[in-house]
Amino acid sequence: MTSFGDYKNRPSQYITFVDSEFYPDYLDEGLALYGSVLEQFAELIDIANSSDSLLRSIMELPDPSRTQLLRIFRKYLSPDTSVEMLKVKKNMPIIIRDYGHRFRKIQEVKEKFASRPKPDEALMAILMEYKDRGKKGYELTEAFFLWFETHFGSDYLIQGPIRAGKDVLLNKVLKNWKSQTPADIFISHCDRTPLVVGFARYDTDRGGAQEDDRTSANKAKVTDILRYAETYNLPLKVFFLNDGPGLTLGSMWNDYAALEEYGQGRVMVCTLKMLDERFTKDWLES
DNA sequence: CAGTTGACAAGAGCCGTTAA
DNA sequence: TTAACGGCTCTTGTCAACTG
Repeated sequence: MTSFGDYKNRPSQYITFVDSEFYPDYLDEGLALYGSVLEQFAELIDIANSSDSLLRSIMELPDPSRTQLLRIFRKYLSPDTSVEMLKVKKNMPIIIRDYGHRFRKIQEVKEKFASRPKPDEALMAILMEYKDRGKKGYELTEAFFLWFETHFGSDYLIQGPIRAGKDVLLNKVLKNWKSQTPADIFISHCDRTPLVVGFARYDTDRGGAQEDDRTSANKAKVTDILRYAETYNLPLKVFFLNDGPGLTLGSMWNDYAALEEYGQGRVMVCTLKMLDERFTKDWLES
Protein backbone atom coordinates (compact mmCIF):
# COMPACT_ATOMS: atom_id res chain seq x y z
CA MET A 1 0.00 0.00 0.00
CA THR A 2 1.24 3.46 -0.85
CA SER A 3 2.29 5.70 1.98
CA PHE A 4 2.04 9.42 2.40
CA GLY A 5 5.78 9.62 1.92
CA ASP A 6 5.49 8.05 -1.54
CA TYR A 7 3.83 11.20 -2.82
CA LYS A 8 6.64 13.39 -1.71
CA ASN A 9 8.29 13.87 -5.08
CA ARG A 10 5.16 15.39 -6.61
CA PRO A 11 3.39 17.12 -3.75
CA SER A 12 1.89 19.93 -5.79
CA GLN A 13 -0.25 17.44 -7.68
CA TYR A 14 -1.75 16.13 -4.49
CA ILE A 15 -2.62 19.26 -2.61
CA THR A 16 -5.87 21.14 -2.94
CA PHE A 17 -6.07 24.85 -3.50
CA VAL A 18 -8.94 26.74 -2.03
CA ASP A 19 -9.34 29.79 -4.22
CA SER A 20 -8.61 33.22 -2.88
CA GLU A 21 -9.54 36.42 -4.58
CA PHE A 22 -7.13 38.63 -6.47
CA TYR A 23 -6.40 42.24 -5.76
CA PRO A 24 -7.93 44.55 -6.73
CA ASP A 25 -10.86 42.48 -7.93
CA TYR A 26 -12.37 42.13 -4.51
CA LEU A 27 -12.67 45.86 -3.95
CA ASP A 28 -16.01 45.80 -5.73
CA GLU A 29 -17.24 43.20 -3.34
CA GLY A 30 -15.90 45.29 -0.48
CA LEU A 31 -18.05 48.15 -1.55
CA ALA A 32 -21.07 45.89 -1.68
CA LEU A 33 -20.31 44.45 1.74
CA TYR A 34 -19.22 47.49 3.67
CA GLY A 35 -20.48 50.50 1.73
CA SER A 36 -23.69 50.79 3.67
CA VAL A 37 -22.00 50.05 7.00
CA LEU A 38 -19.62 52.92 6.42
CA GLU A 39 -22.51 55.18 5.57
CA GLN A 40 -24.25 54.15 8.73
CA PHE A 41 -21.09 54.84 10.70
CA ALA A 42 -20.96 58.30 9.15
CA GLU A 43 -24.50 58.99 10.30
CA LEU A 44 -23.71 57.79 13.79
CA ILE A 45 -20.64 59.94 14.28
CA ASP A 46 -22.58 62.83 12.87
CA ILE A 47 -25.12 62.76 15.66
CA ALA A 48 -22.75 61.59 18.40
CA ASN A 49 -21.57 64.23 20.85
CA SER A 50 -18.96 62.05 22.51
CA SER A 51 -16.97 58.91 21.85
CA ASP A 52 -18.76 57.13 24.67
CA SER A 53 -22.15 57.95 23.29
CA LEU A 54 -21.09 56.72 19.86
CA LEU A 55 -20.21 53.37 21.36
CA ARG A 56 -23.49 53.27 23.25
CA SER A 57 -25.47 53.98 20.12
CA ILE A 58 -23.64 51.28 18.18
CA MET A 59 -24.29 48.80 20.95
CA GLU A 60 -28.01 49.41 20.71
CA LEU A 61 -28.15 48.30 17.11
CA PRO A 62 -29.00 44.75 16.12
CA ASP A 63 -26.54 42.28 14.74
CA PRO A 64 -25.00 41.69 12.27
CA SER A 65 -24.51 45.37 11.53
CA ARG A 66 -23.48 46.04 15.14
CA THR A 67 -20.49 43.74 14.80
CA GLN A 68 -19.39 45.48 11.61
CA LEU A 69 -19.82 48.94 13.11
CA LEU A 70 -17.75 47.86 16.08
CA ARG A 71 -14.95 46.87 13.77
CA ILE A 72 -14.93 50.38 12.34
CA PHE A 73 -15.18 51.79 15.85
CA ARG A 74 -12.06 49.86 16.77
CA LYS A 75 -10.22 51.25 13.77
CA TYR A 76 -11.19 54.89 14.26
CA LEU A 77 -11.55 55.18 18.00
CA SER A 78 -10.19 52.31 19.98
CA PRO A 79 -7.58 49.83 18.86
CA ASP A 80 -7.31 48.74 22.50
CA THR A 81 -10.67 47.12 22.82
CA SER A 82 -10.50 43.71 21.23
CA VAL A 83 -13.26 41.74 19.64
CA GLU A 84 -13.75 39.80 22.83
CA MET A 85 -14.10 42.91 24.95
CA LEU A 86 -16.81 44.45 22.85
CA LYS A 87 -18.59 41.18 22.34
CA VAL A 88 -20.56 41.18 25.55
CA LYS A 89 -23.12 43.91 25.51
CA LYS A 90 -23.67 44.11 29.21
CA ASN A 91 -19.99 44.82 29.83
CA MET A 92 -20.17 48.06 27.89
CA PRO A 93 -20.32 50.37 30.96
CA ILE A 94 -17.20 48.71 32.31
CA ILE A 95 -15.41 49.04 29.00
CA ILE A 96 -16.24 52.73 28.86
CA ARG A 97 -15.13 53.18 32.45
CA ASP A 98 -11.82 51.36 32.00
CA TYR A 99 -10.88 52.22 28.45
CA GLY A 100 -13.00 55.19 27.56
CA HIS A 101 -10.22 57.61 28.34
CA ARG A 102 -8.23 56.05 25.53
CA PHE A 103 -10.93 56.47 22.88
CA ARG A 104 -10.07 59.04 20.33
CA LYS A 105 -12.08 62.24 20.78
CA ILE A 106 -15.20 62.39 18.68
CA GLN A 107 -14.31 65.72 17.13
CA GLU A 108 -11.03 64.31 15.83
CA VAL A 109 -12.82 61.22 14.57
CA LYS A 110 -15.22 63.41 12.63
CA GLU A 111 -12.33 65.26 11.04
CA LYS A 112 -10.41 62.12 10.16
CA PHE A 113 -13.48 60.49 8.75
CA ALA A 114 -14.29 63.50 6.65
CA SER A 115 -10.76 63.56 5.30
CA ARG A 116 -11.08 60.13 3.78
CA PRO A 117 -12.23 59.46 0.24
CA LYS A 118 -15.77 58.27 -0.19
CA PRO A 119 -16.04 55.39 -0.44
CA ASP A 120 -12.97 54.57 1.61
CA GLU A 121 -11.55 51.68 -0.32
CA ALA A 122 -8.54 51.32 1.94
CA LEU A 123 -10.67 50.68 4.99
CA MET A 124 -12.91 48.33 3.10
CA ALA A 125 -9.91 46.38 1.92
CA ILE A 126 -8.71 46.07 5.50
CA LEU A 127 -12.08 44.84 6.60
CA MET A 128 -12.15 42.39 3.71
CA GLU A 129 -8.81 41.00 4.74
CA TYR A 130 -10.36 39.23 7.69
CA LYS A 131 -13.62 38.22 6.14
CA ASP A 132 -12.66 34.69 5.25
CA ARG A 133 -10.32 33.86 8.11
CA GLY A 134 -10.90 30.32 9.14
CA LYS A 135 -13.07 29.49 6.16
CA LYS A 136 -10.56 27.35 4.33
CA GLY A 137 -10.42 24.85 7.12
CA TYR A 138 -14.17 24.54 6.96
CA GLU A 139 -14.02 23.99 3.21
CA LEU A 140 -11.67 21.10 3.84
CA THR A 141 -13.80 19.29 6.40
CA GLU A 142 -16.92 19.92 4.38
CA ALA A 143 -15.28 18.43 1.30
CA PHE A 144 -14.29 15.39 3.30
CA PHE A 145 -17.75 14.82 4.68
CA LEU A 146 -19.25 15.14 1.22
CA TRP A 147 -16.70 12.72 -0.18
CA PHE A 148 -17.34 10.24 2.59
CA GLU A 149 -21.06 10.49 2.08
CA THR A 150 -20.84 9.76 -1.65
CA HIS A 151 -18.40 6.88 -1.19
CA PHE A 152 -19.73 5.14 1.86
CA GLY A 153 -23.18 6.60 2.26
CA SER A 154 -24.84 5.04 5.23
CA ASP A 155 -22.49 2.07 5.52
CA TYR A 156 -20.88 3.77 8.47
CA LEU A 157 -21.70 6.35 11.07
CA ILE A 158 -19.76 9.56 10.81
CA GLN A 159 -19.77 12.41 13.28
CA GLY A 160 -18.15 15.81 13.44
CA PRO A 161 -18.87 19.39 12.55
CA ILE A 162 -19.24 19.63 8.80
CA ARG A 163 -18.16 23.23 8.86
CA ALA A 164 -18.10 25.23 12.09
CA GLY A 165 -19.26 23.65 15.31
CA LYS A 166 -18.13 21.73 18.29
CA ASP A 167 -15.49 19.12 17.78
CA VAL A 168 -16.21 15.55 18.73
CA LEU A 169 -14.94 15.02 22.26
CA LEU A 170 -13.38 11.61 22.53
CA ASN A 171 -14.51 11.15 26.11
CA LYS A 172 -18.07 11.38 24.81
CA VAL A 173 -17.71 8.74 22.13
CA LEU A 174 -15.13 6.37 23.60
CA LYS A 175 -15.89 4.61 26.85
CA ASN A 176 -13.38 5.31 29.60
CA TRP A 177 -11.51 7.86 27.53
CA LYS A 178 -10.07 10.08 30.18
CA SER A 179 -9.23 13.51 28.77
CA GLN A 180 -11.31 15.94 26.76
CA THR A 181 -9.56 15.34 23.48
CA PRO A 182 -11.22 17.19 20.62
CA ALA A 183 -11.38 15.51 17.23
CA ASP A 184 -12.78 16.70 13.93
CA ILE A 185 -14.02 13.42 12.57
CA PHE A 186 -15.28 10.25 14.20
CA ILE A 187 -16.28 7.20 12.20
CA SER A 188 -17.84 4.05 13.59
CA HIS A 189 -19.57 0.91 12.46
CA CYS A 190 -23.34 0.92 12.53
CA ASP A 191 -23.07 -1.22 15.65
CA ARG A 192 -21.06 1.64 17.18
CA THR A 193 -17.69 -0.08 17.03
CA PRO A 194 -15.29 2.85 16.71
CA LEU A 195 -13.17 2.81 13.58
CA VAL A 196 -11.50 6.14 12.98
CA VAL A 197 -10.62 9.25 14.88
CA GLY A 198 -9.79 12.04 12.44
CA PHE A 199 -8.12 15.41 12.62
CA ALA A 200 -8.30 17.97 9.84
CA ARG A 201 -6.29 21.03 8.96
CA TYR A 202 -5.83 23.25 5.99
CA ASP A 203 -2.54 25.05 5.73
CA THR A 204 -2.28 27.96 3.35
CA ASP A 205 1.24 28.71 4.37
CA ARG A 206 3.83 27.52 6.87
CA GLY A 207 3.22 24.26 8.58
CA GLY A 208 0.65 25.10 11.16
CA ALA A 209 3.10 26.74 13.52
CA GLN A 210 0.22 27.95 15.63
CA GLU A 211 -0.09 24.78 17.61
CA ASP A 212 3.24 24.51 19.30
CA ASP A 213 5.25 21.68 17.97
CA ARG A 214 2.35 20.11 16.23
CA THR A 215 4.06 16.98 15.08
CA SER A 216 4.88 15.86 18.56
CA ALA A 217 1.41 16.82 19.71
CA ASN A 218 0.09 14.65 16.92
CA LYS A 219 2.37 11.84 17.90
CA ALA A 220 1.09 12.00 21.45
CA LYS A 221 -2.47 11.77 20.19
CA VAL A 222 -1.59 8.78 18.06
CA THR A 223 0.11 7.05 20.96
CA ASP A 224 -2.88 7.58 23.23
CA ILE A 225 -5.45 6.46 20.72
CA LEU A 226 -3.56 3.38 19.62
CA ARG A 227 -2.91 2.38 23.20
CA TYR A 228 -6.61 2.72 23.86
CA ALA A 229 -7.40 0.60 20.81
CA GLU A 230 -5.07 -2.09 22.03
CA THR A 231 -6.41 -2.03 25.57
CA TYR A 232 -9.97 -2.53 24.44
CA ASN A 233 -9.10 -4.61 21.41
CA LEU A 234 -10.72 -2.24 18.95
CA PRO A 235 -10.11 -1.70 15.21
CA LEU A 236 -9.58 1.96 15.93
CA LYS A 237 -7.31 4.00 13.70
CA VAL A 238 -6.13 7.59 13.42
CA PHE A 239 -6.65 9.72 10.36
CA PHE A 240 -5.09 13.07 9.55
CA LEU A 241 -6.72 15.06 6.80
CA ASN A 242 -4.14 17.63 5.88
CA ASP A 243 -4.15 19.77 2.82
CA GLY A 244 -3.06 23.05 1.34
CA PRO A 245 0.13 24.52 -0.06
CA GLY A 246 1.58 24.89 3.44
CA LEU A 247 2.02 21.17 3.49
CA THR A 248 4.80 21.39 0.96
CA LEU A 249 6.87 23.74 3.09
CA GLY A 250 9.75 22.89 5.31
CA SER A 251 9.74 19.50 6.90
CA MET A 252 5.97 19.11 7.00
CA TRP A 253 5.72 16.38 4.43
CA ASN A 254 8.45 14.32 6.05
CA ASP A 255 7.00 14.87 9.49
CA TYR A 256 3.64 13.53 8.43
CA ALA A 257 5.22 10.64 6.58
CA ALA A 258 7.10 9.79 9.77
CA LEU A 259 3.91 10.00 11.77
CA GLU A 260 2.24 7.56 9.45
CA GLU A 261 5.17 5.21 9.70
CA TYR A 262 5.05 5.46 13.45
CA GLY A 263 1.47 4.24 13.34
CA GLN A 264 2.39 1.01 11.51
CA GLY A 265 -0.75 0.93 9.44
CA ARG A 266 -2.99 2.31 12.14
CA VAL A 267 -2.35 5.89 11.08
CA MET A 268 -3.09 7.47 7.74
CA VAL A 269 -2.31 10.94 6.48
CA CYS A 270 -4.16 12.12 3.38
CA THR A 271 -4.90 15.13 1.32
CA LEU A 272 -8.30 15.28 -0.35
CA LYS A 273 -6.78 14.13 -3.62
CA MET A 274 -5.44 10.93 -2.06
CA LEU A 275 -8.74 9.83 -0.63
CA ASP A 276 -9.88 7.79 -3.63
CA GLU A 277 -6.64 5.83 -3.70
CA ARG A 278 -6.06 5.42 -0.03
CA PHE A 279 -9.11 5.85 2.12
CA THR A 280 -10.60 2.50 1.29
CA LYS A 281 -13.08 0.15 2.84
CA ASP A 282 -10.22 -2.26 3.41
CA TRP A 283 -8.40 0.27 5.50
CA LEU A 284 -11.54 1.23 7.38
CA GLU A 285 -12.16 -2.39 8.25
CA SER A 286 -8.57 -3.22 9.07
C1' DC B 1 24.60 37.43 7.64
C1' DA B 2 20.91 35.48 4.98
C1' DG B 3 17.61 32.22 5.19
C1' DT B 4 14.67 29.34 7.98
C1' DT B 5 11.97 28.13 11.84
C1' DG B 6 9.43 29.33 15.94
C1' DA B 7 6.44 32.00 18.72
C1' DC B 8 2.97 35.28 19.53
C1' DA B 9 -1.04 37.76 19.03
C1' DA B 10 -4.99 39.24 16.63
C1' DG B 11 -9.41 38.92 14.84
C1' DA B 12 -13.74 36.87 12.51
C1' DG B 13 -17.69 34.09 12.65
C1' DC B 14 -20.30 29.85 13.76
C1' DC B 15 -22.92 27.31 17.19
C1' DG B 16 -25.26 25.48 21.37
C1' DT B 17 -27.12 27.24 25.44
C1' DT B 18 -29.24 30.63 28.17
C1' DA B 19 -32.02 34.60 29.08
C1' DA B 20 -35.62 37.71 27.92
C1' DT C 1 -39.51 32.68 19.64
C1' DT C 2 -35.67 35.60 19.38
C1' DA C 3 -31.51 37.85 20.87
C1' DA C 4 -27.47 37.66 23.50
C1' DC C 5 -23.68 35.23 25.46
C1' DG C 6 -19.76 32.53 25.87
C1' DG C 7 -16.98 29.13 23.95
C1' DC C 8 -14.43 27.47 20.30
C1' DT C 9 -12.09 26.94 15.81
C1' DC C 10 -9.46 28.66 12.38
C1' DT C 11 -6.04 31.54 9.54
C1' DT C 12 -2.42 34.89 9.09
C1' DG C 13 0.83 39.07 9.72
C1' DT C 14 4.84 40.08 12.06
C1' DC C 15 8.93 39.76 14.46
C1' DA C 16 12.31 37.16 17.28
C1' DA C 17 15.41 33.46 17.58
C1' DC C 18 18.10 30.13 15.60
C1' DT C 19 21.34 27.93 12.26
C1' DG C 20 24.80 26.97 8.99
